[in-house]
Amino acid sequence: MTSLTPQPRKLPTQRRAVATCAAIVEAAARILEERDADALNTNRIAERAGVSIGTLYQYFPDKHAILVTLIRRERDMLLAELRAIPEGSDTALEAMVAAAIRHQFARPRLAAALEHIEQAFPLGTEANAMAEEIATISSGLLTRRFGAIRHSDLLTAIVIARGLVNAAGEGLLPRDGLSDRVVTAVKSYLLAVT
Amino acid sequence: MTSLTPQPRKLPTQRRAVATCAAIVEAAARILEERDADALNTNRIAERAGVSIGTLYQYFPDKHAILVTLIRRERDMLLAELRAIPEGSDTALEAMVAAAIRHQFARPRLAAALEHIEQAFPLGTEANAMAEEIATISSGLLTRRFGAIRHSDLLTAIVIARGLVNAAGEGLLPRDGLSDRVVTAVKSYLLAVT
DNA sequence: ACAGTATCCAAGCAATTGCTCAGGTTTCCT
DNA sequence: AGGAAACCTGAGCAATTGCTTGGATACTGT
Repeated sequence: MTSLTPQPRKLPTQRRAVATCAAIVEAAARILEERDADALNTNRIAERAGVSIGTLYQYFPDKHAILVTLIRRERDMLLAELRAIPEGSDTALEAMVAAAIRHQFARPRLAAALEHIEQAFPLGTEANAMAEEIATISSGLLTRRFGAIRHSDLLTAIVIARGLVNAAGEGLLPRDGLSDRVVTAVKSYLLAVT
Repeated sequence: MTSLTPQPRKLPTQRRAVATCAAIVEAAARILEERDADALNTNRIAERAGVSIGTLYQYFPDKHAILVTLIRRERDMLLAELRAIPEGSDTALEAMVAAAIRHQFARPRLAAALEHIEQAFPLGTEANAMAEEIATISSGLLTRRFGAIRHSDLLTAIVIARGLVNAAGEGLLPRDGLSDRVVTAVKSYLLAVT
């Protein structure tokens, strides 16, 4: 029930230490991919990262902080892709969907695991900030093709797209034709409400 | 990583014992609503149910089994509502969406918690059976209005509806107008692909 | 009433968990 | 070179977990 703003207990200054921190976060990611959230404990993370448990706690105040760092890492990767889409593009929607799908299928099990973990966290200001940023980016990219969109409709469209991509990532939906299906779903909804 | 088919260790025969079993399952539900999945342990469940830990393990072989029973209980409630919708109705889609929304908002926190827990379980035959049954029911109810629907499109429509209802249940989407939004999203998608 | 069965209780064990701490090793800087 | 700072180690503690077990209590049919 802690908020989502812990800093590393101590910032790594040497190259070796930076690598250690990255290894710890990546170890957590691999455990989530290969096992599940229950199997994620600090002893295992340290072992998987090839460092001792003491080292882990030198940089992360608690287990929670490792997950937050991992979530930030993944989130920033997706946001960077979305921000890179030019505003004037005719195929902005397609580009957004493609980015989301690429992100999801790069490490599907990790994406699915983080999806659930993130919801267990209290919706701190940071999680909302991401939702808002995606809404802002989407708004900028879509108004050109769909005109002014009500905020609630924009959120709905985003939820639709997210849901479909996640479902496909978890195997509930066939992957081929996914891009077209998502684009169709979003497009037809937005056209229906404008 | 166990499959989803555990029977109670021993079936309750007396009325008192049936009530005890129900109390245990309901205690688990309340803990999930008031705290989160991490706070759900067998000792706490027994305490919340007002029975001793030994009693709990007389009817449930392990913690997992309690959750499975709870998931079954909730799932069957929704399925019963869906099955009750008459096949010939013109407003079958609206009725399905209404049932889903009613189920979600009856106990929103519980629905959200189970949503995530269910995914952590291995997709045993039973979870798939539910997905298939919903698909079958939907197919029967929707073909009258939308003609023959490809299976992948039906699944897509279901995922869209589920995603929107869940998102609203978790507060990501406004609740008012939810029914209309879901109906619009499903309808416009199905019309677009047929 | 009374045996037999069903039900319940709760102390507590074995394993796991998050995390600390006292001391060793490597890197940096002059 | 050599001292200080940064970095790393891993034994192990306190708390929590899932679960067992031995025995007390309530219900059932006759």
